[in-house]
Amino acid sequence: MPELPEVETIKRSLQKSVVGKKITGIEVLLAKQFQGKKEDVVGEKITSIDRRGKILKISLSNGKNLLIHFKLSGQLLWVGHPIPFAGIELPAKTTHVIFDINGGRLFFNDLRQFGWIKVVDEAGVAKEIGKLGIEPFDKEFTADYLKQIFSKTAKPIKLILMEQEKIAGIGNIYANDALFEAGIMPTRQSKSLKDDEIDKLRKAIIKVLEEGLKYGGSSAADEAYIKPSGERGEYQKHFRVYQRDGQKCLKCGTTIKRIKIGGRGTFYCPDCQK
DNA sequence: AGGGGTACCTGCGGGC
DNA sequence: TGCCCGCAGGTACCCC
Repeated sequence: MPELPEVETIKRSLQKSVVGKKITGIEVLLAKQFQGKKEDVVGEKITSIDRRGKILKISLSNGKNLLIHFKLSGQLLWVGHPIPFAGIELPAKTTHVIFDINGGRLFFNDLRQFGWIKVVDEAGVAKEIGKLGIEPFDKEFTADYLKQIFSKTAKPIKLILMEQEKIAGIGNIYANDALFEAGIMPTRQSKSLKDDEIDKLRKAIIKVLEEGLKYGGSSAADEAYIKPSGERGEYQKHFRVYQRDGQKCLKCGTTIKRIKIGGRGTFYCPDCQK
């Protein structure tokens, strides 16, 4: 599922392929996934592409923006011309929005249909993005900040890591792997973390996200995420504990366990994580 | 206010 | 075989 590294990978890929190009048409095949006016988009040039948390922002020459949230299974696939697309047949049955762009077409696919595309002005961007917490790669992502948010609520640490209004961009994959990397049990109450654990966790979060980015994101068997080029990410080959229940811990050999926290699959090493 | 539960949607795996 | 059921998962929304 697209989390920070996956959306960042999509952003970087599209920056190379579609920035500076004009959107000449849109086909919306599933109305609920496209909120806004098509006429605010058609005829406009793509001026820049950014990311905030798990949200992709495509800025247009008229000051409007396309905000895209991929949720569980959203994809953006770029089929440029005349280079043949080395991937799936498009449009697929999961294709719900198609952008006609000078030089190619951009397909928004979403199997689960939870994702969305919104056309918004600057106020709309602020409204959507303003509620997001600190970016893990930002200099404001300090141990002091974490200490502050961890001390405020009585919840398992894993749930706090995934709260977008506190830290933007971490989802289930990287929360699990970061907690393993820091040697902390996902069930621990966040306020019980000692200073040295918070510091370890901060570094672990940055480390696993950087690694996710380095490998172009995670494309595990049951995940929909692929790059705009149709290529798969490779981070799933480097999962520390995520989806590794029943397998041996990479550090100590103990069998990785799976439990549920907040209804979501949670993976940990009973020996390495305290 | 903060925390818990549920809906959204589809494909897949298990059980019979 | 093939059908039915339960489950997975990010977030919004409702309710207490």
